[in-house]
Amino acid sequence: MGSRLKIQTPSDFNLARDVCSYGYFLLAPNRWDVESQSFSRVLELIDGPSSCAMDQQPDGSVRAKFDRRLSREEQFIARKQIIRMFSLDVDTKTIRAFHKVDPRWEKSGRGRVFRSPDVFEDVIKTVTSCNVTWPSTINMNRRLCQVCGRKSESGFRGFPSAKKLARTRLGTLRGRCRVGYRDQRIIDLAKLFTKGAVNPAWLEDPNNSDDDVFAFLLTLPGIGPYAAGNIMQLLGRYSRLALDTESLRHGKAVLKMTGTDNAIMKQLASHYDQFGDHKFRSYWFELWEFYQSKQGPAHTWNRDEVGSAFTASNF
DNA sequence: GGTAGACCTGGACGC
DNA sequence: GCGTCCAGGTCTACC
Repeated sequence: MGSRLKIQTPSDFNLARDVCSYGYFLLAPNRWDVESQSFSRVLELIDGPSSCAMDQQPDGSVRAKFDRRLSREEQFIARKQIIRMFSLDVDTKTIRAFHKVDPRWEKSGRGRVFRSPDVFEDVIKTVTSCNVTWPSTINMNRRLCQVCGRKSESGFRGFPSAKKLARTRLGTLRGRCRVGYRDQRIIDLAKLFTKGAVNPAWLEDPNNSDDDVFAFLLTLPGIGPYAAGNIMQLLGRYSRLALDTESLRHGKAVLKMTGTDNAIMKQLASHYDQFGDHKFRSYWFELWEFYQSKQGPAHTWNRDEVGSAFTASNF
């Protein structure tokens, strides 16, 4: 029988709401099961990948069931990865501070944003979301897992590690994973992570300023202003926006902004200034509310059915 | 500092 | 079935 872990959660944590809070929950190897309202994926651990099924217990804790026995050290790493994905290290006090600045989310309790088990996966997922429509992002992540991800004992594949992608051929990424011109950038990023030139601990250390981290991200291959802003929020740093064509659509359709695209971008930046260090979450939950008004609650979304919906040109 | 064009994939559309 | 057009963010060259 495989290992089981019980992970304590903050009292305001809600698995369905907090997993289904950002589009990455729809990207492989993540699987949200609408029927059982549970989440599963393969986690990369010391002795290899392991499939992990997670649900929320009546006492609020998260129960994680693995497809094999984990060593004590693997249990520690798996726990750390789950805590990162669900932002369980963000306590109720921090969420309350956000609600004080933006009371619109107090009733729903929104505050946590879903992310990957590690920084590398978040960075690559962000690169696969640039300059493509959402269905292509879904396909790229599926193929990256199918082609380069390692298989767990129960037959599911995980997200490829930096070590694996650093050794992957350009032709494999372009021809089989269909990542297009991103092939070289993905390999370069993977090499920077494996060499230690990108240090996730430094990026996540709250002692380092948002300005320094943002400036560093902009030096990475394939990372421009949008991608850097998005990675910032995935690091738990919400003081920046990640503005793209979706933001333009939101500015025009919902916030009734007018003018050229450049002018609207400036208006957006100034509009969200009122939320200070929380501005990304205020912006993002507005966008998420809009999607839910069109597609229904996110915890009822099926990846294959809603996959084509999330593109500015579709709204 | 601002702008134009190339980089790729996949979907929509017309024939 | 084929060709064309378009959406999407980053990067480089150029003014």
